[in-house]
Amino acid sequence: MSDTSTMPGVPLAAPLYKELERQMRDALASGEWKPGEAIPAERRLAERFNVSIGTIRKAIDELVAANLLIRQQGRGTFVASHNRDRLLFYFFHVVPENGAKAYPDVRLLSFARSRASGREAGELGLAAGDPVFRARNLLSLGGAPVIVDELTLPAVRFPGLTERQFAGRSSTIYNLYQEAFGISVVRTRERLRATLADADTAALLGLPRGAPLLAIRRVALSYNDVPVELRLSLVDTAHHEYWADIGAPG
Amino acid sequence: MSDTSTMPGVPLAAPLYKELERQMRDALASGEWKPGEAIPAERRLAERFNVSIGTIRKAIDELVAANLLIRQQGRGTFVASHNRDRLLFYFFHVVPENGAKAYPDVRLLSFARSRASGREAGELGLAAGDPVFRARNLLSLGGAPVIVDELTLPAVRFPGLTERQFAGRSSTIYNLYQEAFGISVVRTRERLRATLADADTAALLGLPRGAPLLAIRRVALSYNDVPVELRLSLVDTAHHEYWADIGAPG
DNA sequence: AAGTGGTCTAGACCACCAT
DNA sequence: TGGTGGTCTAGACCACTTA
Repeated sequence: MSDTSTMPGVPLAAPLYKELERQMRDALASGEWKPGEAIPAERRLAERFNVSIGTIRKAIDELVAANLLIRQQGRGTFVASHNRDRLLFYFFHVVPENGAKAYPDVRLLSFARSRASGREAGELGLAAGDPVFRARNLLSLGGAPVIVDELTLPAVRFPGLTERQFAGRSSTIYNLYQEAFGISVVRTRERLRATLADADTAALLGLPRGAPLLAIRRVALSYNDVPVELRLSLVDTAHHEYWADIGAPG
Repeated sequence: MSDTSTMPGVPLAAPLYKELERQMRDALASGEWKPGEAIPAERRLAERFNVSIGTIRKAIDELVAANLLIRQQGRGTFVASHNRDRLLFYFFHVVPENGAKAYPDVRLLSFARSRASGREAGELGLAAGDPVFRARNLLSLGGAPVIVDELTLPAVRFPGLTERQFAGRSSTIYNLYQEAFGISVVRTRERLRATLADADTAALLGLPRGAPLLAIRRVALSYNDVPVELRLSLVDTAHHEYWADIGAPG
């Protein structure tokens, strides 16, 4: 039953550029090529792999389209890394109505070691009961609290993570993942619902109990679609909106 | 102040393939190339424009990436058109929890000619008071009502649109736009919020008044980013979710 | 000036689809 | 069998950045 030799649409040999792409993805996943660093020049790669430069370019094209690499004419091709701007414009979709995007202020509410629920285990590729870290953050935009975040991190991937690290970081959380644990978030999956604020959340956001909130369940994925973080965001959308644009502006 | 000749990042002459892309976009926008039809073969286009085939392919690549064209090996390159699948998997983001995507049943609740509010005019590129059509739909998934849609269409773009057309159509609404009015929706912008059901909406969805609803404000855009439809969707997310995936699976 | 990515060419050959 | 898109090559030259 595992004979794929006659399956339509499944070529026996992948195109050369797909194979090169796979090898480059491995170089990224293994940490051989690190965030922010330049990868070898196209001419060098073409030499190393003994292929035409056009073929190398096609492989790189795919990784650029997937936002894993960034080309800069005259400078080189770089591994995408988490800086404030990337976070803001690529992963953060809550924006003030009639206003410009702003960086959220983050306050850590709680941090604890715990165990994965069945659902969490499924989403994180763990077994139920495996150790996880849980953190709770209050995010403010323009001075006012707007979002309550509940994060769940698989402990295996964040060995020795401490509350100090989490609270004391100067930049974004994804930046911490990247620099302290070598974990790059390259993609997210989000599921949205409307819900009502419970007493606790309402108090944090300065809302009456039962106020409508946008609930965002996010799974953050690293290279090879490995899940590295679960996040439940409860958003007060009285003065903010979630942006979703479908189809490239082109 | 309008001298752009020395602005950095704004080349005086666009690359050839960008110019070709622009011309092909025009062919799409003008209706010279119609949805579902094949465009001329790459070799023919290369001849017509007197460029190398690689340059033509690069231009087509861009339009394929923007979902305006679809390549099919051995058959040709086709103008993207609205069929049920495209609607479902590309533009429709409400899915049942733990279930497969399904086609919604649509029931027309009301249809009327009206005038654009200031906000609507701004979003549709009209003047306040310009004529619009308004329609209200009840969408059911798996037999149960889940979504109330309020549509606003600029009357100029839909000359002679009737309630009969709207109610009696056999396929999707975007299909009607395409076939009866030559309007292709190629992109959407959505803004999401949480809200509470008013009495009217609650009754339609079989919910108590004050139940939490997901409110989706959508602007549908045609070629050249021309807005052609506003839609407010009120979604009961008790058993459904809105899907937003950021970053291509690659 | 040296090194990088970006554009463009001209062609060979392959994989797939229709007939 | 003829036509289509898909892959790959080998090279020239351009645009941009850095030193």
